[in-house]
Amino acid sequence: MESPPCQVCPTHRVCLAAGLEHRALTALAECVLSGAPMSRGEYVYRAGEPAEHCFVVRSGAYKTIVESANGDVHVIGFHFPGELLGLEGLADGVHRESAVALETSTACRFAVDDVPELWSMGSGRSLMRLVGRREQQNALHQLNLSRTAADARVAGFLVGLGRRMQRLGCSGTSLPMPMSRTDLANHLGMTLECLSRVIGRFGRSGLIAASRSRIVVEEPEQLAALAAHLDR
Amino acid sequence: MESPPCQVCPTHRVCLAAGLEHRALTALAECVLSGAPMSRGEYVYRAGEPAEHCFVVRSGAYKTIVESANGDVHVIGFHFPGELLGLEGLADGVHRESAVALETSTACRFAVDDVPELWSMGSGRSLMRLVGRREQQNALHQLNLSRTAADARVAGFLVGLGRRMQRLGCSGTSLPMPMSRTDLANHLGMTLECLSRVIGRFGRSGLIAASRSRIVVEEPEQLAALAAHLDR
DNA sequence: CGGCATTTTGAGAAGCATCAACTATTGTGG
DNA sequence: CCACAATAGTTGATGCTTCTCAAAATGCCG
Repeated sequence: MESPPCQVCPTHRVCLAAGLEHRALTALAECVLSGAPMSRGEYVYRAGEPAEHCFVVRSGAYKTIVESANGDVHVIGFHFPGELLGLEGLADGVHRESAVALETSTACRFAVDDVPELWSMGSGRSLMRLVGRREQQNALHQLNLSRTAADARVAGFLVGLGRRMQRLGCSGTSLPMPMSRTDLANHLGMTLECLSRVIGRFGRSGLIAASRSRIVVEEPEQLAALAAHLDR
Repeated sequence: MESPPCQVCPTHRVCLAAGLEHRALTALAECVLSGAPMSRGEYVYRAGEPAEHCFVVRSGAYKTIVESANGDVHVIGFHFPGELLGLEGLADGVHRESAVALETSTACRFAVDDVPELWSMGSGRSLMRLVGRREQQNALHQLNLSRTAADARVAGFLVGLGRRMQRLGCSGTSLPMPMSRTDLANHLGMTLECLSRVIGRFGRSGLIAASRSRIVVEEPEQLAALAAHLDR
């Protein structure tokens, strides 16, 4: 059940443990439990379940989805290490989204009732930082979705993902793509075919080099330019 | 400078003061300051300013906007009484958006450093509820933006706004529209012309009755149906 | 009442969705 | 380890919706 402690976790610099000292990390472990590894397709939580915990991604990647009344699903977002999961459950104690592992992944969880204790342990700031980041990310994605040109939406997504990877200490140009093209197209508000064409076009013009599970950004500046003002 | 205290505030049932007793409300006032009324166009905060406070809308309405590198602006969201403002500043202590009053409005503010105290006063749950609501709203709007049909996006927005109004104890069918059509179109990821046509079409078919600053929903169910599965 | 900003309406063009067929990849069982 | 089946992704042609550009009309403020 227990994963390695925070001290040896590669994510501990960007999660709730950010800035804590060795001793404090041990104390934190009383509130924050790291879950067992989950494999692709497993659910962290499902829409409709009571929401007593929030989660921080420790390794791997997750997606969050909502299901409309008529049954079609929408991919709300992708979540990489150090990012929060399950905030929407805070509204009324019930999850309104579902969270699914995209690959073998782990997540740490803390009870919403323990938030005051997290604060007294010195993790309050980190928690707020994560909430703020989530909000910024939402804003960025909305901005992206509001652009009508498909090229701009894809470019914007890649630029944003690059920034998130850099914050993790990873390369901002060699981007992991653990999600399916179908999921990504859904998330970006376009059809699978359209996304495929855009990626193909980007590849042919040398902007990126795409494989199924990774996209290497060859021309970051050109991509950023596309993201910024291809539209209007 | 001081507005009337929480006890007489019509919003106190849905904001940080939710569920607090008379005496606790007085204590809350030490952390939460209500600002002077702002008139249309005034800024609560601007992108780039240090973010030491978060805000809760008390009356009126605000919009939040971001400005791209190339100068064009995007309307992130509209904020009505009881809704949080300024969360994005938590990420790194600097606001990344700007918040602007859409009409004569007031907002209460609390310092991010005072969050532990808010907790001890019994407002922790309310704060988390508001954060959760914000997250839900973001998800809903993303879902909306990802729909390709303009009709569905407008219908979805109206349905969502109706729910927010109901939570305030207001009518869910007579919706205030303090924002300009330009702002709304921008927020919904379409052109002004397209929005105008959609509203005109909805009006002609009897779904809604629109005036500049208010939209009355005549056929809530038909509108909801449009929002759900006009698309795919 | 007049001027200005906002909104509505119109015609044409570009882009994406849709439908359909084809290709590649993954995973499974022999 | 290979063959095959199922899934995932690519490519192509067509029609519809929205964007764009342009002009008129409405409402608002002084």
